[in-house]
Amino acid sequence: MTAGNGRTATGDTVAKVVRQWQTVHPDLDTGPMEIIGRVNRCAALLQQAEDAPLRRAGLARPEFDVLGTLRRTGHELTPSEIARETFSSGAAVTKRLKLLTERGLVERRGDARDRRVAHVRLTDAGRDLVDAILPEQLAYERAVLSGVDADRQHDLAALLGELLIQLEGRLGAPRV
Amino acid sequence: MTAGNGRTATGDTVAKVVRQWQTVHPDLDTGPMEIIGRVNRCAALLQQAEDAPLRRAGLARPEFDVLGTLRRTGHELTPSEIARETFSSGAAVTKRLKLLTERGLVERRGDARDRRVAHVRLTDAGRDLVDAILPEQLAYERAVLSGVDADRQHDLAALLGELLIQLEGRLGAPRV
DNA sequence: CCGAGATCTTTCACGAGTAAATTACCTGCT
DNA sequence: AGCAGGTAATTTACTCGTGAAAGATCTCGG
Repeated sequence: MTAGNGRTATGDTVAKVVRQWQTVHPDLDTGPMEIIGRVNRCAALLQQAEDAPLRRAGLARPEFDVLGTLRRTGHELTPSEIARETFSSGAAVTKRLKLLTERGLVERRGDARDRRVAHVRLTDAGRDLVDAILPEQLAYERAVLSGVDADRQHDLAALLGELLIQLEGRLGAPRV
Repeated sequence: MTAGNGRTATGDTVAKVVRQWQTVHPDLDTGPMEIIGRVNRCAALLQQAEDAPLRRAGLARPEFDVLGTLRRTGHELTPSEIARETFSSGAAVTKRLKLLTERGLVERRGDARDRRVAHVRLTDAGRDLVDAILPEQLAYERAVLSGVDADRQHDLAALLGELLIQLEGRLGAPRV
């Protein structure tokens, strides 16, 4: 079937899967797979292998996301705001903040008026860490993407943005 | 520019994040985020909300992937082959097969020559389930994507395919 | 002013995935 | 033959995320 050399002779993994489905169910419209399947596969590959600079700093991606969120907004955030911003559950944020606090990367402060809420901010060490890692991480990502030429990267980014808007409107805010 | 709906005033979530970073670090090349950030976000949204037809059948996506793999290849597979094909660890496959066997969706058979290996195949019920769910799942996915017009879907699929080839070559098989 | 209900955060119990160790088996070398 | 080393699958111990409930506090109507 295949050329027999190491790589898939024709296209990517998803293309092969689609071809198999076509053989079994020739009348199936497999169009969605070619997008959704590829998005999932890309994300899996990226998440699995792509965070080398982060791991070197002893951080997992979700933890770094918390730090990054604090850094890029530039001000204190409450745990709920962080949860919303990082798309994760409150419970997960609680755990991450505990960890990051123990490592001295973030600090918390109670609200004077409303004692239910906490305010979280980066420590100097936390800010320095983000500023040190982020360029490395971006350089790493740039290397990973370097096989796709600049024009296509641009097109891809634009199309993904369009898709994301649809998904966010459709799945992220189903209630209006 | 606004969709009139007032949610995200300009672009998607990732665009907002990138803009925040530009404010804090104007000289940072955030190009990679526009692709990788969006891929991750799309995958998260899709995985979170997109598998309604599967959940209706009491299956999670990874379990369905096992069934789908068996169905589309059309023949028996060993657990290792399934693991390779679904990009997951052997341990995960063991657990999923246990579950799927209990539900009567797959069967196992020992190899006559090599008693270490097992051969897994779909039962009739398993095959019927896949054949019933897959069209629903694809219809659902088509609906999710329907906000993007057909030409762009095609372009997007092609560009994602190109990216995936790069990632698979670079991350999937780093060593020859 | 008081209590019902809402809101913010944390705790708890659990499910699912992983890496590493384990078990069982095969193969090739001497 | 017999053992060294490799491979297939499973088991084990652990991590991390989630939903649901709890705990603490606020707000507002009567």
